[in-house]
Amino acid sequence: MSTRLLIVEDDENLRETLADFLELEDFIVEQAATVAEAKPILESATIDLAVLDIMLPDGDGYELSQWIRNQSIETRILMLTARGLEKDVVEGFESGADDYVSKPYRSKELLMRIKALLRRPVAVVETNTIEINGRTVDWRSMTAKYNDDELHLTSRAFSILKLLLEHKNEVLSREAILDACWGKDVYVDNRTIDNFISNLKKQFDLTHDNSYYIKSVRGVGYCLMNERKNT
Amino acid sequence: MSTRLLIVEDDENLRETLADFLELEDFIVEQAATVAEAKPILESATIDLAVLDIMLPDGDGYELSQWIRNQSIETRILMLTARGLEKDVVEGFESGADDYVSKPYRSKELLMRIKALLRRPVAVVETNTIEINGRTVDWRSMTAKYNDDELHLTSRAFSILKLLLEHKNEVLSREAILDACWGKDVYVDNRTIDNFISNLKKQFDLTHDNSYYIKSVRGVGYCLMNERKNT
DNA sequence: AGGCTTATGACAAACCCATGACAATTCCTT
DNA sequence: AAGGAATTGTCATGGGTTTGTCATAAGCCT
Repeated sequence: MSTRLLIVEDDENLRETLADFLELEDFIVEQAATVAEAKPILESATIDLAVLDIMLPDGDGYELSQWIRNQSIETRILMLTARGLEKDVVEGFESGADDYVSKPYRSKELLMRIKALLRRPVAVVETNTIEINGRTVDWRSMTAKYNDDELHLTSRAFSILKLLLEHKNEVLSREAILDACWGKDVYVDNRTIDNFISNLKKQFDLTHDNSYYIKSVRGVGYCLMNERKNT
Repeated sequence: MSTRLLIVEDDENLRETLADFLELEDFIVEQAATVAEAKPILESATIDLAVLDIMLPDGDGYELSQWIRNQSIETRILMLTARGLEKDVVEGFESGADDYVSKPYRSKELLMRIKALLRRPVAVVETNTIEINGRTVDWRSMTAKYNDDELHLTSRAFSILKLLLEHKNEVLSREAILDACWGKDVYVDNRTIDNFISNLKKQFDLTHDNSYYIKSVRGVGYCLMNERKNT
C-alpha cells in the first residue's frame, strides 16, 4: 500500500529537496510548479496528501485549497509557506487546509505532521445504526439498545425486522416473509411469524401511538408503518 | 450537536482563560489539572478533542496521549505546550497526537487548528500495544500480559484476536474467520473456532460485564463488543 | 522422539423457535 | 345488532440444534 503525495511549489530547488526527503520515507511523490500543473494530478484522485505553497506563479495556495474542497477531491491538505503571520495561518485553515507549517520548516517535524494527517481517514464513516421508537439498532454488531440496556434479538428476528424496514409502509404477506427470511423451500407454519412479530412489537413498542408501528392486515400479513410527523 | 473538549493543564489561570475562550465558540469544555483527573473524563468516551499540556504534576502529556491510544479511546489529541524544540514536537506526534502547538499560542490559530481537527473523523492509529480488559497485548512481540504475568497465546490465537479487534462491534461468521485466519482453501471444522474463542474468553475475561466482551450470535458466529458512543 | 500447537470428538448445557392451545379480536352473515 | 367463524395475539413447552468446554488425537518443528 503506497501513499502518494503531491508537492505544489514553484521553487524547483526547494521542491526537489523536499521530494527527495519524502521519497526516502517511502512515499510516492508527485510534483507540480504551478496551479495549472497541480489540478490534473489532483483530479486523478489518487493523491493522499497535498503539500501546497502559497505563492505560485499562476495563482495562490488558498485558492487551490478551496478548489480542492469545492471539487470534493478527497485528499488531505498541508500548507507549507513562508508567511507565518496569524492571519495567514487562519486564512489557510479557512480555505480548507488540515495543517499549516511555516518555512523554514523542520524536516522531522514536517514528516511527523504528514504522518499524523495520513492517519486520519478522508472519507466520512457511514453509520450502521438506525433508530426505531427510541431504540437504537446496529446492524453490524446485531445489537439493539434502549437507553443502554440491550434488547435481546436473535438473528432471525433481525432479518425479519430488516425486511420490514426495507419495505416499510408496504404490506408483506406471510409467504413473502417466509421466502425472504427462511428460504424458498422451507416448510414452516405461518403462525411462527406471528410469534416473531409479537416479539418485535413488544421489544420496540410498535404500537399505533408510536411513530413506528406494525399493522396487521387480516388474511394477508403485516406492515411496518412509519408515519412522518409534522415538524 | 455539541462538541466536547477536554483541557488538561495544571496552571489554573491559563486553563480557565483557554476554557473561557473556547466556550465562547460554543464548545462544551471540561477541565482537568492532572492526569488522574483526566483519565475518568476520557473514559466516559464523550470527548471529541483533548488539549494536553506536557508537564503535569502526576505525569506527562506524552504518556497520557499514549494511554489514550492504547485504550482505543476515540478522540483527537492536540498538544499545547511550552516546549517547542523539534524533538519535543516529534515526540508529541510519536505518542499519537494529531497536532502540536507551542506556547505562547495565538488564540485564533489554535481555534482554527481545533476546528480543522474536528472536521475529520477520528484518527485510526495502529499502536504496537493495546489494552483489553486490563491485559496488555503487544503485537510486535506477540505477547500479552496481565499484571506482569504473561498470558499464553499461540500465533493462531493472536490472529483471531487481531481479526476480531479489526472488526470490533461487527459480527463475524465462522466462515469469515476461517477465511481470514486459516486461508480460503483450508477445510477445518467450524467447531475449532469455538475452542479458540473459548480460550480467548478465558484468558481475557471477555464476559458481558467487562468493557470488552465476546458475544456469540447463534447460527452465525462471534462479535467482539466494545462500548462506543453513537455519532 | 518430545514438546508444543492445533484439530477433532464428545457430552452437557444453553438456546432457539416451531408448534399447539387458548383467549382476544375482527369480519361476515343473517 | 348479534352470533359465529375465521384470524390474530400471546403464552408455554418440548425437541432439536448450536455452543461451551474438556479430553484426546493428530501434526509439526526442532
